[in-house]
Amino acid sequence: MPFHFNYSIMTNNQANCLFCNNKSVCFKELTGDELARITENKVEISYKKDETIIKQHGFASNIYFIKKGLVKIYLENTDRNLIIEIGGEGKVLGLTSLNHTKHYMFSATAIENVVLCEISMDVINEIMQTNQYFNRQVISTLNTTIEKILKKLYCISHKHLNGRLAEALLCFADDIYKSHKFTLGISRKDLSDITNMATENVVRLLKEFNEKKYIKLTGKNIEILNYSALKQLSR
Amino acid sequence: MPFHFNYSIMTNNQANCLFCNNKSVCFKELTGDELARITENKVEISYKKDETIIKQHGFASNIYFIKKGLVKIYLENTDRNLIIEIGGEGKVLGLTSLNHTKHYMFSATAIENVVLCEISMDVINEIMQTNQYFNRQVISTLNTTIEKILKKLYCISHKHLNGRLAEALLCFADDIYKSHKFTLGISRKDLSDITNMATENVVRLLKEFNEKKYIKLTGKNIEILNYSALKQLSR
DNA sequence: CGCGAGCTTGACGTTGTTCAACTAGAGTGG
DNA sequence: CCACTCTAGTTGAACAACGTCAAGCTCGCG
Repeated sequence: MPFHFNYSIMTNNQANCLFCNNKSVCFKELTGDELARITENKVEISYKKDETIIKQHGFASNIYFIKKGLVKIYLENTDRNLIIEIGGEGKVLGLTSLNHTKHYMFSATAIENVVLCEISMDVINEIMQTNQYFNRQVISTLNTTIEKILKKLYCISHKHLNGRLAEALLCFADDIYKSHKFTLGISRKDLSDITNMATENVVRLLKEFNEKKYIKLTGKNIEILNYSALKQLSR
Repeated sequence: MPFHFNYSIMTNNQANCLFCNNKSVCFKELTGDELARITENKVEISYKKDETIIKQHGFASNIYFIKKGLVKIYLENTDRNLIIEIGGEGKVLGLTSLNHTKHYMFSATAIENVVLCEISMDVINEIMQTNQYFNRQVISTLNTTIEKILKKLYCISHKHLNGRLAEALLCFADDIYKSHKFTLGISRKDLSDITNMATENVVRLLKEFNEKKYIKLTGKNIEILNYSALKQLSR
């Protein structure tokens, strides 16, 4: 009975948002009714590594709330990509298309297995009509985004290669993996798209950091040995 | 009677926002009451060229609505600045600090004589409590800002010097001065802060564009002669 | 075992910055 | 009104940073 089987998956995907205990700060203050509306208009989906979640220039019909896993958010181009941010648990994607353009400004791809909630943009618009607090949270989130992008802009325009790579490594340790020892889920090419340098230079600099004992490098495993030296470089 | 004289200036500065006919899109849908509240909590100020309007990291106590003139909006740093945008009539400064941080993210300086309305952040916050439409306009404005910054990020990370300068010149012609012939209000140094290159390279490239008849250059006067060649370069 | 993708290495060329010197023009004081 | 100074603009040459190219390597996989 394939139909019944599918239906069972659907109900599972419709888990009530009211009882979800990893809500984004955006959704914290929604009323029971509003959460019910979202529950009706969302699906929970799993993406495997390398699957595309959002495609730049595509119609912005949904927003995405990441429950688990990491995604890369990037600007696409014929010759080269630029990764703006690695987003993890709690990150909401797509708010930047609210009330502005009907299209997504960037692409997003899973860099490990990801579980997320896809929420219809229509419901979000609906809730924005009535819930002030939600609006303010959206504004706050957008301004956090602006600050991050400005930091990125500053980093790429002012820092040399070693500073940019050092900053990226510290970001992985502090914000993404929250440990001085981590296994990088991305390729050297992705690292070069984050730091905006040639892949060869990523390799060379990682090697140099390793030789200088700033990090311990074993393939994709990285351990930060000299945090302050990297911090210094990133200035 | 100096006191009386000052008072007269004050009343002049308190011109009723209701009758202001160059409102930003943000303020278009405010009620009469709300405009009255703004009228009570705003001052109209004139800035001369090179005067600082907003200082990065300063307390974000006000937002600024530009009625006339051009400002440069830039990230400051000990060694070097990066101009994010040249803002003109209708531009609102300071929204990026709403509900997020108590500080301004950037500096802003007049690059010609500027007339603007300084509006207390408190009133803006107050209006955001009650007027949905205003909130949505703020969100829309913030998303426009994000799109601009992403474009800038892309430009600086992917394009060579000539492409970046060509883009800047086209931006002046199309968006800022709205004419193929204009007198640049900024220095070569400012141009280098816009395009993120050494001032010497701005000079060299302007000279090159002039020799190739892409532009006609006479000091600060620039005329775009070969629009499509510049457009091509900026890719 | 052989294939291919991602990774690594070194040599080389290009791009863009830095430095130093010079010029033009605007403002200042005698 | 003229010398003086100061700043912005300009030029060329040396240099550093970075990207490109070509080749070799490694490891997982069919």
